[in-house]
Amino acid sequence: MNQIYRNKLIQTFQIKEELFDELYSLLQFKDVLKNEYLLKENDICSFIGITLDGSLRTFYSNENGEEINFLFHFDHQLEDIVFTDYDSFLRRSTSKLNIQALENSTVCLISYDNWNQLSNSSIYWQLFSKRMTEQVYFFAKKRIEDLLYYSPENRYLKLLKENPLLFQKIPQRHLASYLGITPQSLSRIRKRICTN
Amino acid sequence: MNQIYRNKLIQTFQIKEELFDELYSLLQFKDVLKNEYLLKENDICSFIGITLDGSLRTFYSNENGEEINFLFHFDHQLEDIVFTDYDSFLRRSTSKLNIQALENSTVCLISYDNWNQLSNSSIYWQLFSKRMTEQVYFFAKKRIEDLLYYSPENRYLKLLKENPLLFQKIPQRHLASYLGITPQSLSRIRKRICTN
DNA sequence: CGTTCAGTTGACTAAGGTCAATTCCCGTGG
DNA sequence: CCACGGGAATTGACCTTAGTCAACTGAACG
Repeated sequence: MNQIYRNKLIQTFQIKEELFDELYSLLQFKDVLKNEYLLKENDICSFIGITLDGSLRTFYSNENGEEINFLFHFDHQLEDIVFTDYDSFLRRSTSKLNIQALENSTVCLISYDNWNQLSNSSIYWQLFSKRMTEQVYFFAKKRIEDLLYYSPENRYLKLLKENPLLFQKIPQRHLASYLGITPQSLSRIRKRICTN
Repeated sequence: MNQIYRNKLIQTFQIKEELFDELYSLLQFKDVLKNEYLLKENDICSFIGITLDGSLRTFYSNENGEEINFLFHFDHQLEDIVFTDYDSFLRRSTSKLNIQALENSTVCLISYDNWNQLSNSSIYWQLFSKRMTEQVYFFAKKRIEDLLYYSPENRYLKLLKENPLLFQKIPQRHLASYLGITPQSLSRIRKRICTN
């Protein structure tokens, strides 16, 4: 594993240097091609993944075959560099989510068994896993607030301000469903804002 | 503490009987009056609360003084019997949430210090606290799905089906903001559905 | 050069927001 | 027992905005 990835992991998760190897030995590194799936709905998610390079998305698809993006994952963004269906992972239930690479990417995975082994190996890693759950929750709560609090237009403006990189990396049609609107509406909102 | 509350706690949290007293000794019981606040925004939430009797709500208020209900808590509903601003509680940050009794209620609280003491006292309680975080997350994720996936009307129908008791206990104006709409819209949706 | 797909635009519809008036319900006090 | 007050819910009129369906544009790629 190259030094850059090593540092990224240590920094992202704020792991003590001297303990890092305990985690490292349990990781599986993987290159994935654009459009390749790491999880398909109805499967059980048996890993927690970390984006090292490239970008991925987590999405639902509804009965009409429409896709609703839940999260994007890429290397610049600490809070959602991690991808998994945490629900499916923890409860061993079938997932309604898909995880797909948006471009050729490099990731590492930790399997369910390895994760449990690690979590149970010491107080340190147990706290680590608890902190992970908390992070995932904080981000989820923030999304609820946004969806309840703001109109589509304001959600767009807010996202643009908080995470401008998304608009460079992610096709607009994906961002639309992330914001809870149609691509056409997003296009119109953008137009409305430009001309004001 | 009466036996009913004891059983409720044990059942809700699936605590081993023989360990229950460890938790019990750290709980503070409290009667709250209708409209009384247990948390006001800008304070730090320093407790996790459990509804034993009655009902409460957790809500934001925005710059226009409008209130946006985030959660309701009452004795019949396992998944949200617990009330806290978990974010504020864990991070020791000021809260944007308010927690208020909707009627005269009985609750018990566990303080931040006691919670940490408990969590650190054994693997059992540490796992317990992790499971608590997970529960809170699962519920949050479900709300995101609902908000992204369904129209206001479908959200209403879904809530009615999944949690009809809410419509008996909670005034409609509160449910409206929980669903992300205005009270007028909720009223119209109800009318639309009845007449179809 | 043609195919493909993302993004934009147009025309129209549907649904929720807003503001205001009205009705309903419930409790209190005369 | 009835009259009144106040808050909740409903309704009406109107506006704004997002959804829908379809056509068009433009850039990327083979």
